[in-house]
Amino acid sequence: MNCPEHPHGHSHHAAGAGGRAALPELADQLRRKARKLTGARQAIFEILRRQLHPLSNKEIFAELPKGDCDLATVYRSLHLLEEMRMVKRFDLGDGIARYELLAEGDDGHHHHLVCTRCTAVIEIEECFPRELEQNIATRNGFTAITHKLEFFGICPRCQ
Amino acid sequence: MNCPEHPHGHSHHAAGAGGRAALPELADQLRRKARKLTGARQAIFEILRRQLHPLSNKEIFAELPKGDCDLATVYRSLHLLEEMRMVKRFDLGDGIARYELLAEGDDGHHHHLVCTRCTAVIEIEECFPRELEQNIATRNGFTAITHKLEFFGICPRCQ
DNA sequence: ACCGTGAATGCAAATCGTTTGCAATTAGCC
DNA sequence: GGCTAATTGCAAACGATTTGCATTCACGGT
Ligand SMILES: [Mn+2]
Ligand SMILES: [Mn+2]
Ligand SMILES: [Zn+2]
Ligand SMILES: [Zn+2]
Repeated sequence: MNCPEHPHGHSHHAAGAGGRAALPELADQLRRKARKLTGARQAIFEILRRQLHPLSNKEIFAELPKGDCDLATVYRSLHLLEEMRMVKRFDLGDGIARYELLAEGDDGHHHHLVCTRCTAVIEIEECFPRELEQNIATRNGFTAITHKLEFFGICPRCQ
Repeated sequence: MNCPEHPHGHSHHAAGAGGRAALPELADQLRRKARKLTGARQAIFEILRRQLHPLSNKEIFAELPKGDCDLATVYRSLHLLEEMRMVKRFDLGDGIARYELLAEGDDGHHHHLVCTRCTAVIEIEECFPRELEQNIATRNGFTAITHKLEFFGICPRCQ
């Protein structure tokens, strides 16, 4: 791990829910903002916790025990989780929002490799070189610079 | 210019329409595919030709002499131009398709720096390092790999 | 210049992901 | 248990984009 954007060096790609926040943290964060720990939120949280790759609202909704909650509630829950910095939103090129649960203190910045045939997703450690990015910022007088970066190709199974 | 994805080294960022295709080429390409050179297509083409930065369908539509053509026609024209590889589509982070006219033979691969406050756009020469990308492809057994990359920050005027 | 024909267009309706208004329900605190 | 703000379901609204269809048009051949 030498991605310049991950100075703390935690890998957010451990299998399963390794490193990801657990229920108690969700409860904490919610209480702190006077928000309620509802069944829907717990269920959504647990689904994200099991996932290694970003999930769309619809995918999360599909995982939910049917009738458990409305799709609109899924959207609202993810907005809340994002605002609480417990999930990070990604766009894997199709304009559909997808979310990944974050480990506490991790800003979640990272990238993906997506198969354009089967939509398989692979987590990527590499990041755009920090000093190149700094050049860009300096040369143009920009501050608070960051980037979105996703890779596309054809996976072994689809070739 | 040393972007690994631009081996021919033409700058597609020259001011004005420098390097960009001209009308006759549009006419050629169209004839070659038995498509018609209509007023709407010429007008749209000319608007893109004057532009240094990517334009959305709505922006193009707004530039068009009012009543000149329907918004649906703008969408259809850009699909056609894209299929003819005369424009390249970008997504600058807001999920809205934007298009830039290409120079002949240029695949148009490049990136932008976008101000998150005023949406100003700057053309960027840097590209994700080729050998890093190759590592990613090889390690995961992917072929035909490419990437989408856009930078975001706060421009000098907005700071 | 005139025709025939497939291509292109305007218009309105449809699509898709997402958001929102509102009345009914519920979690958290006393 | 009761109060109250937060949350939810539901349906309608949204904005970007696409599409069906009847009409119009560009252009190669006459
Ligand atoms: Mn990821
Ligand atoms: Mn550009
Ligand atoms: Zn990065
Ligand atoms: Zn690049």
